[in-house]
Amino acid sequence: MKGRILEVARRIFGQYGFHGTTTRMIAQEVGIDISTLYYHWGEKGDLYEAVVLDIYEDLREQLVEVEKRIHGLALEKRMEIAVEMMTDYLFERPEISNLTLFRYFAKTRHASPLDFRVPEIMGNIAHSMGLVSDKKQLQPDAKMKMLAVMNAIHNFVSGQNFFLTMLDMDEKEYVKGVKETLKFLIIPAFVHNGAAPKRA
Amino acid sequence: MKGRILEVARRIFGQYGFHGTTTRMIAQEVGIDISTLYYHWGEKGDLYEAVVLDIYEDLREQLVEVEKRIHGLALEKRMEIAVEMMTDYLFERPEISNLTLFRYFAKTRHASPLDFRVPEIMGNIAHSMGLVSDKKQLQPDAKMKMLAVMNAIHNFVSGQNFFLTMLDMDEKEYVKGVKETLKFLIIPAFVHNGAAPKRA
DNA sequence: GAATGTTTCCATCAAATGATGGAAAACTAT
DNA sequence: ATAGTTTTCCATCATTTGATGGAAACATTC
Repeated sequence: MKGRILEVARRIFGQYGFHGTTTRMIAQEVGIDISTLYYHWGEKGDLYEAVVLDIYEDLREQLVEVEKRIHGLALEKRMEIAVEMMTDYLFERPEISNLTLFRYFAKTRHASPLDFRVPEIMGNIAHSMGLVSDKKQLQPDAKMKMLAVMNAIHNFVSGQNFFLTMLDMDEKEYVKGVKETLKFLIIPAFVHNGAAPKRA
Repeated sequence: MKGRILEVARRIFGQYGFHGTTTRMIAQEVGIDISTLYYHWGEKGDLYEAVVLDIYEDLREQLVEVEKRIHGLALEKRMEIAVEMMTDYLFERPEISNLTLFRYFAKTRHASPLDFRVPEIMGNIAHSMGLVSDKKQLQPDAKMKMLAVMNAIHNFVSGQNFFLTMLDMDEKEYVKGVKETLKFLIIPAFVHNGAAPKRA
């Protein structure tokens, strides 16, 4: 039951944000009484925290998968595949992108339950893209580049419904267009700028 | 009074989002009674709508300024200046970026007052970057590129507080790093890919 | 100054929201 | 089958939130 609640909470928090989500919405979606929700998860903020940690763990695991897949390939190929894989993955779980973006800037009205530490994944991202050989040594400027790359993907995933309408595309076209756009933007920067360190 | 309320509402909605913002928060910040707020602006959703339209108008005007400034320059120079100007502008008005991002994916719990039409500014963006000569002719793939560029800026602006901590930087370093990262990412894509159409 | 219109506030409402106590139901172990 | 434990629900609470009516205060016009 606890896991079912977490699963539903994840989706709803991802769509409506912390304040836009009521505990009753979650309970109703799961098909339980609201006190059952409190029985299993305690306060709303606790549940939200669990959700955020959950998505970060998912993201970390996926980055590991990406890395396995691109290991040993040429830089450009590595980036192409990384972008494809991350994009596909996130499109299937838009709440990850939404919750990530909410986390960057959405404030809450009370002592923030949201200021908990989240695992550092910048190094994982860089490593999974094959841009560093040692995850522990990432410089701030490289971190910013990683942020820009990941956020570019998150944005297209999160904004899908909005942008589909704006661009007058269907979903398939959109996903295809997203991938092309991301590669258009990202690959020249890293490949042509000679920004990638030599692999050990 | 009406304008004062709008100004304050803009900031608070930008930080807390629609559901995270209460009408009392706004009234208190302005220093008025809550019914005064309702007297001038009607329902909460109406005020939010006015705020969103307000920021879009601001953004449009700034894009016009950018265009004036870069007119006639070489592509690379145009993009550098456009990125600098837009970044500076948005850092002074983070609510624009926040509200824009909220709009892409944050759902509301009732018949959405948020689904109103907003002026189309993709053409303005492309034009202001000097990437098309006719704003009316933007193809979907070009629009996606514009989106990616603008969203990259919005993300760094919106995420400032979060990223400052993550990256262990002070504000000045951060802004500088943002500009460098954006140029690092954006310029190669457009300049080296030969993606920019010839200027008429 | 009076009449009229506008703005502001106080007091309040209905509904919503986060949350809980206690009892019943379900489950588990012997 | 019984006892003990866990889970679920109903009923409810305190507080918050969006919103309003009416009166007072203020501003404008003649």
